Amino acid sequence: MAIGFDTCQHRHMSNSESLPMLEPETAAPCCPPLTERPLTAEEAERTAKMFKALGDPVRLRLFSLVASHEGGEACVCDISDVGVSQPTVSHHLKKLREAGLLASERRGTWVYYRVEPSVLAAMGQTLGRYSA
Amino acid sequence: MAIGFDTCQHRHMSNSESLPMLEPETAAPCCPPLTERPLTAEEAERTAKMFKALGDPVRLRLFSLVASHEGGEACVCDISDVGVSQPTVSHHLKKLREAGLLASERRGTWVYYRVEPSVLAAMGQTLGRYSA
DNA sequence: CCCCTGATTCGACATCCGTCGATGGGTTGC
DNA sequence: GCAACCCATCGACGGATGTCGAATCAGGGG
Repeated sequence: MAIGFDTCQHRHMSNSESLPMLEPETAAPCCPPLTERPLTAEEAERTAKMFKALGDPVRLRLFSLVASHEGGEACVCDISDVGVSQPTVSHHLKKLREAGLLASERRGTWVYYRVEPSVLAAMGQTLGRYSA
Repeated sequence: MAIGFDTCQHRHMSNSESLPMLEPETAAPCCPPLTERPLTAEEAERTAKMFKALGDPVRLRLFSLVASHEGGEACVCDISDVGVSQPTVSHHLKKLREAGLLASERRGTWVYYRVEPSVLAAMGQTLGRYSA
């Protein structure tokens, strides 16, 4: 299952053309601290969506595959080898997109995904100063 | 609903007796980076559990209530005003305990919850250097 | 024009999960 | 010992969620 041909492995087109980038569904200025004051109901609602998006093993692996891929982006065909069917992969990628964690763009035959850095920063800030 | 009496608001017993602390269910040395290399299936399984625990609005509020409470701990009766029934609060607190995010201890009539710092640090480390 | 490939969407299904009321177990106080 | 309170567990219910196969949309060649 999954691919079987090296049709699109590592195709970065020498990054000469600057990538246009698509917007994610949410701009997300959110995520107050977490240890300083109790979250309100709305804050918790918005913040929980992001944690929930990373709360599935398959989604976490997909996100890690995109985040760790060289160039900061990855074709779907490069990351669909996580043990589930290809429609399921597409479903999880959509969830990550809706949560604002990934952005997608179609270039010719293939669709590329990349990490949305601002949302990650917000999550890290939400976890607070325990990282010290 | 929920309480109705100020029977145990802010009772820190002047923290004279040093708190013994109970162990959480998991020691959890886990959580590799996230942007450096793709997570394995097992790593994703373990890490997703923690994110999943914070992926519910009620749990996130409960956790924030404990984390932001003075003294680093909170009685259940102080944090059970999140809009759901008391059994539901207990259910969510158990989930947070099982995920290793909270530790509980009974002192007399009341049960106190406190944050498990190491797990938070691991999650922050997992999110990587996006916080910069 | 038709077909092949990549990716999303659709419809269906089983399971998980959040929620509640009722019950039980544990402490304190009368 | 009994009543009142705090908290956890149980059993049940409805909705959300992960998964798949089949169908559909989008591009690129023959």
